[in-house]
Amino acid sequence: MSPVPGGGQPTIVSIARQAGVSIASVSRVLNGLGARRETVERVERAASELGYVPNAVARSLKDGRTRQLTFALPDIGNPAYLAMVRAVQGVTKTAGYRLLLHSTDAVVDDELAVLRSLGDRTSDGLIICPIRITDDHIDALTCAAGPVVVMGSLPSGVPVDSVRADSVTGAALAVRHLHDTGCRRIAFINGPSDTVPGRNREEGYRAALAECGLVYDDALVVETGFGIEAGARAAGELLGRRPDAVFCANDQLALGAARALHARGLRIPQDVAVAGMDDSVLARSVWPPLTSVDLGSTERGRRAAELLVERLDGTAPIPRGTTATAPPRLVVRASTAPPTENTRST
Amino acid sequence: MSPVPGGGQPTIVSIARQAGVSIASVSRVLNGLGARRETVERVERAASELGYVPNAVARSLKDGRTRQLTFALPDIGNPAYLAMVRAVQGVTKTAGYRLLLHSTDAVVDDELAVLRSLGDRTSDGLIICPIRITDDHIDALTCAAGPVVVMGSLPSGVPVDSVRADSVTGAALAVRHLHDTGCRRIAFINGPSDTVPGRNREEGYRAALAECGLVYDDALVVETGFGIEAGARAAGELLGRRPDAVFCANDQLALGAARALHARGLRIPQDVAVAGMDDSVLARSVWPPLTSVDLGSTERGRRAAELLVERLDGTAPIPRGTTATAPPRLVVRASTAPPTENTRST
DNA sequence: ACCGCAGTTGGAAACGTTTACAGGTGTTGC
DNA sequence: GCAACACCTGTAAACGTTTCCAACTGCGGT
Repeated sequence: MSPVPGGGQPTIVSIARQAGVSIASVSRVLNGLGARRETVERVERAASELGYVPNAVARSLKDGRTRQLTFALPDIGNPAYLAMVRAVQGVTKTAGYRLLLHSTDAVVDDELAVLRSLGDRTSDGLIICPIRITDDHIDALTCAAGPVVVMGSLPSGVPVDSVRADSVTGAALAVRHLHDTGCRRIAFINGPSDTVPGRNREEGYRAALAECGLVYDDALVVETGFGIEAGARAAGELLGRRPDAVFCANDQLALGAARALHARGLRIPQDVAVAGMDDSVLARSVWPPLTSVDLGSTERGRRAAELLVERLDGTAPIPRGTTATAPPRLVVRASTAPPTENTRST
Repeated sequence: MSPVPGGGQPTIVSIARQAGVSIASVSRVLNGLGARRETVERVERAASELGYVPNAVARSLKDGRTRQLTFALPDIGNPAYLAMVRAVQGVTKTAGYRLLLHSTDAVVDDELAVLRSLGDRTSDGLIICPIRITDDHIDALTCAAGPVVVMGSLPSGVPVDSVRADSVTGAALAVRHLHDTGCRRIAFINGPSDTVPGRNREEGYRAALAECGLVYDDALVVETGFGIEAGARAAGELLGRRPDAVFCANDQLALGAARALHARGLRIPQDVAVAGMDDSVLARSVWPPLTSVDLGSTERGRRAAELLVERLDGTAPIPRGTTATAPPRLVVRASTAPPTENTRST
């Protein structure tokens, strides 16, 4: 911890000088390779006297790896990603990688830039959550300069690893549950249907309706944004249609819907049941706690990070284009299904 | 985008060969320094043919900066930090820095390790949110190998920049507000009082009580953890004391408390008012929306990042040990202050 | 006395950049 | 027609490591 004479940080050169050995010996000692007893002592003493810390940049340049991983996602500020970020960070940390976070703000060009920036060797690998997948994405992915794991669904044939949620099944789970608890007029508040999640959730909604013998009714479906305010507005519109349940494409929409219901004095779930998706921290926090579909954020984050790390540490070769799917899980809470009554009528 | 002959990534050497010029010329062209018309064209053509991306590691080694900043915080998964992370990320992104996120898990040794790791030159600067500040922290901070901004209060005299919240004043704001709306038995659910936030919030609570002419009553105060469950449990204990308001040291505690109240059929705020702190995304999401004290997370994140960037880009020299304080702001929502009754001032 | 060998060591090259410096060209002014 | 000069270019060093290779030491075996 003593101030360094030469001005800058101590390097192996300073140590070599102080210990009276060559830089090669310093490097060897510091890396635990063979050396004479005395050499080891001299070097270690010099290193600790000078407060030496190895320069990670130089090391990276030499051996071509930074031990950094990039996680690119649309918006760090969105609670829906919290669990995922935490899971990714947990894995990278224990695997000895640092985590670079990159907010793409859901801008396609920014996503592509991240993909290309793999070439600058700043990080050894990338996990990316594209909000939608264009042909440009596919191009950029296939010729990426390093390993990439995509969070989301890729057309088959693209030789890139991916981890996906099954939101079709997930949405269906929720709708079926609502039906099981007696709901028959199940409204649907969806996000933009030109996004992958939007499309899938709609598909699951339709499928479950059909399976339950309910008819799809345009008047009960609203497509809007993905935020709380959008949910509140949409619920307001829908209430004229007298739904007995509102299924929302994510928790934020569901919270907005719940607020609109509260504001009109409707009870949840007695008057209108509410269910969301993502099972974010929000679902557990509110009153009544929100029934939601856990799309496996934590598991997907973990799997994606593990996949990347395995590929990098490359012990067992993984086939390019490995895909993992996290099964959805319905988490029933008080916003649906009053435990006693269960055949309701409108 | 063509495959590279030599196997690896293209470098300025590949370009130089392909363009028939020296690597110096390549470097100059790529950095926009002077060169003959034809040279520029040849180099640029070669670069784009080969799909050249400059190696950031090599560049960092050369000029001693990585254009990376580290943000170390106790827990990425905590919604209270969301706004801050977003703000930091926003600033770093526009300033052209990448953001390294490091979760310390509130472990002191981990925090110290981060501080020391500044010496490895992995990032140019550090923003750190220590959960508490030990003498070891002070030592590590004063001899840190690069610029650091601390989120939180530092003993004066430590020559390190910091950005602090004024949670003493913030807590007082909330308590005074509760008093203004007619509450007289104001309970307090606090986090661990051996943390800086815990201590400060207690101080603010006491000060405001005194100012309002209320006496501090041990029986109305619970010290517990910082999570939702802790809040619910604490509120359960407190209800026997018949408070007419519960002031919580953060939003999570407040949500827990609100849940406990709901579960016992008590109305918010008619029977018991509830207020929290942090004004996290949670406060806006729940029903009833939660009165909370915005401690300026966004502003602190922004200020901290700006401070760091300014120091690094070093145009205007900033005195070491600069301190910024973000003023707290009371955000009144429906969980307090039934709109009819009032003698309010805030 | 010599060879081979294991154990250590130092010199030097390499990773991919940037940049100081010197050398080369062509142009201008006399 | 020649000096001075601007301009452009290439060589080489540097950043801080790791690692290949050759050299040196001391040793035991022949």
